[in-house]
Amino acid sequence: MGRSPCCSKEGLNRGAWTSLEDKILTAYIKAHGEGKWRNLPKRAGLKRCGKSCRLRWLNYLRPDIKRGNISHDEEELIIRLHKLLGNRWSLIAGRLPGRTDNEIKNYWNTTLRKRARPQSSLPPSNKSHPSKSRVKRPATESKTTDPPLAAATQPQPIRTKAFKCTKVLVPAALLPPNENHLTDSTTINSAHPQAHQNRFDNLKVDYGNEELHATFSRDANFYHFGCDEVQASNDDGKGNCSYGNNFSMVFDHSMGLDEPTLEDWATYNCLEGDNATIDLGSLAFLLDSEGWP
DNA sequence: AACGTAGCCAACCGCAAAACT
DNA sequence: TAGTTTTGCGGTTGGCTACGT
Repeated sequence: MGRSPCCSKEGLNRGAWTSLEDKILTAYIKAHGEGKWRNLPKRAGLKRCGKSCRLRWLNYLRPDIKRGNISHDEEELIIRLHKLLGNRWSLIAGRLPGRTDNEIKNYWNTTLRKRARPQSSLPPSNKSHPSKSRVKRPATESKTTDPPLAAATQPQPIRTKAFKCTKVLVPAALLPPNENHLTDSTTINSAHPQAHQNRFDNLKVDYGNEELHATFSRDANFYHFGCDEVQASNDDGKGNCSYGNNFSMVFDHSMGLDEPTLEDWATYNCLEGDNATIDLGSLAFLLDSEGWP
């Protein structure tokens, strides 16, 4: 498939952005909005390629970016999400408001990777120059070309590339009246998670490819987990289980089919009020599970 | 003070999928 | 439907800084 470079590289600025360039880009985007990155530099009068402008805006200039130290809670969330999602930084960043995928990726590679590494597999600390260790990272660890930690921490392979599933076919019985049966974002409300689980058994999904199908089949426990956990946590010991009346499961197709449970904790268990403050402690039931992939 | 090394992070690169024609 | 363009993503690089010798 032919593909032209995003822009001619001749005569373009590279490297660090100047404050003037930042101002120009910010002003242009405020006036015209995001998008059309390819033409943006020319229209804005910047000697940069569109990709560079996009990156600068997304990772640095956006007004909603939260800068500064990553809190302990954020750290824990990153670790847990990485355990779940692998190196799908954009997806992880999507759950950390104000943080960018690049920032999280950098933070992981520089700070968190060693923490997530199982103790038993930690390399001996700085054999050659113990005194030179700067605490943050073992000296024996290469800067950028480590084998993916995911391989060491993931019980099973994780797709490192995000993929999109654009079509999900939901049986009519699952949808409220007048609901479109072919939808990009379908919310299923159920007063009873067990019924909800059974409904998933009948859920027809347009996987799009065999790999995804296989993955989904393999990850079937992923769906069941949330339900089981809810059931366990609400069992009154007499065989009766109570559930909220608004158990909600949202498919996030851009994250692949192993996402409903993630969304579960967001919609069902972890978000409170309009500001949707995340109760990190409530994630533990999901992420500390032995059966978690 | 000079040098070497490691850590941090902004920016770049190439690829793949989505969107468009 | 096929070809092309645009967008978004993850991996990688390289400059700057802090620290140790």
